[in-house]
Amino acid sequence: MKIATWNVNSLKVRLPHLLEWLAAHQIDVVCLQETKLVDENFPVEALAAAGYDSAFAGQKTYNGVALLTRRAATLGAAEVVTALPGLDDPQKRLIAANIGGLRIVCAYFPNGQSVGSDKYDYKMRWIEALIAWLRDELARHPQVVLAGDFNIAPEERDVHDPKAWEGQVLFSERERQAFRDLLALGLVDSFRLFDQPERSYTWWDYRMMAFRRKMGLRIDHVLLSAALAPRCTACTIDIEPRRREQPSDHAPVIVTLDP
DNA sequence: ATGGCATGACAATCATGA
Repeated sequence: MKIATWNVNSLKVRLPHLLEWLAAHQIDVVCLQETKLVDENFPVEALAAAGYDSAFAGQKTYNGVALLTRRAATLGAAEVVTALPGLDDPQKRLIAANIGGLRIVCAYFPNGQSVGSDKYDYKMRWIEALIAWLRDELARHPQVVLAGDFNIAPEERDVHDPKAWEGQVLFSERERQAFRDLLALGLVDSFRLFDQPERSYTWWDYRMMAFRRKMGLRIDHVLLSAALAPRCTACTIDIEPRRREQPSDHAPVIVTLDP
């Protein structure tokens, strides 16, 4: 079973990329972030034609998340949740469902803008609510996948220039501590279960030719609950879509689980 | 110190991202 997460930075713009990518891989579940679409405009039919069922929670202009499930895999999607309990939040940043015996959570963490800003406070409060909710989810479902754009680079090796990024949003101590708090729930960073190439990142600024210069951050993650981690046989970042014309600034992350 | 580049809403710039 393959599960992927991808911040597409506008599903409207990136739909052709996504369809080609789905055709080239055998991904069973895809977590999307930054769809930037209201639900009426979600490309249900194009994805159905590609063999995928969609569940989504969108809004105008910003945010928006979705879960795609490959119909041939007949995994289903039940108990769909599209908001964090205990957080009064109009922003569409979370969708979760029971798929193929797993509790799959697709999350688009707030960016935080800059350390100390209102948006940074919101980011920290959002993560706090996520942790509280996940604690309950893990108690009810031992097999949990938390996949998405975390907007946090957890360690120095996840940042192209840790000195320059020290204390900055995406790499500040409070954010990195929040990431460790998530792991402390009993989650494992699937990417670090395996040897990985140096300078492995999932996001590169559009500006300054950052991708070509390998100036990126690893901020998109797939965390697995302890009960699930032993089934994981691979975690890779697919940078091919980032090479294309008019790419998303994020690359997809793919996790493989043994049956 | 700032913008770079991209996207969407909107109709010239502005909010937001990371």
